[in-house]
Amino acid sequence: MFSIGELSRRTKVKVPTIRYYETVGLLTAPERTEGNQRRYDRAGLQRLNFIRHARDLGFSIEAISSLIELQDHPDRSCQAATDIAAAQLSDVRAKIRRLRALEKELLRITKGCDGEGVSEDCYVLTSLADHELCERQH
Amino acid sequence: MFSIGELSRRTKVKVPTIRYYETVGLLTAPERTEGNQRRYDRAGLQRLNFIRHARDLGFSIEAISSLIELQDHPDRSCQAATDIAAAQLSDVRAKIRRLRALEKELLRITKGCDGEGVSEDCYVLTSLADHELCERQH
DNA sequence: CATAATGTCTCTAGCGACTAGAGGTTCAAG
DNA sequence: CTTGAACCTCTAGTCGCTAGAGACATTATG
Repeated sequence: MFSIGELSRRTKVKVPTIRYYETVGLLTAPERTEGNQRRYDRAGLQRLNFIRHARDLGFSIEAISSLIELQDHPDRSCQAATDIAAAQLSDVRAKIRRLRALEKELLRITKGCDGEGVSEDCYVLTSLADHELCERQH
Repeated sequence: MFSIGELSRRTKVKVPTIRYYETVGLLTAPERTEGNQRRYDRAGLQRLNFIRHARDLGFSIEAISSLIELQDHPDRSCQAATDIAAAQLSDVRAKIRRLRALEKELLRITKGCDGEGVSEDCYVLTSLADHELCERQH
């Protein structure tokens, strides 16, 4: 049995964040001391580690809720869980694609137009002002 | 002179967003009709296009504010503007790096452990529960 | 055993960048 | 002149926390 601060140290999840997870239903309310302080056990620790890992991988709170529910109902859980993870993967890939387009455009803007001499006006500003200067993307 | 709806159509920026930009100081308050409705001119249109383009590239409102200020003070503006754009570029690159690590991990999780037979428990869930199963990253 | 320091409690508000809705007014077309 | 679409302001909600106030609990030290 350990306090919220101890749980925080062990999981690297900040104390207010732990309380937040409880309010949104990701963590079930733990036991309390007589003085109304939260006391956690090994199960609580494991659950929070699971949540933290999933958050680190960018899963939304909602997705994590679904995954936790699946843990409690092992029948059919694997396919459903894989679906959620696959959705997350395709989400991540979409973000990567978009960011790569941005990277390309920003690189072009910051380098000026092929380095062919310095233009009169600031190339960054004129590029942003005139969308026609972009290459297709974004 | 055109209305906020017309400006919205021409820039593809939603009406409430235009008003929001005004409240946060990105757009200067335009003229009004006698009946208190906003009327924009070509300058307003250009400014909003600039903002939209910069937002599309992921610049924060704050960064865009700085860029707009630089437009009005052409001395030294180019270096400062390039700095902002370069910061944005490195930000984008950092995000890409992180997302690529996530992509790798998610791919591993959704595919199961090298496809070597189907494990008893759901691999997605056990992977998330046990951080030790990860490869170094994230 | 008293006190002090640290930890914890609840509650509210703030972040960024919008989005949605209520309830009321104005404009442009017919 | 009437209708209906577009406009106005204001407040509150989104996501996933984070920060702060003010009060109570626990633990370490003298």
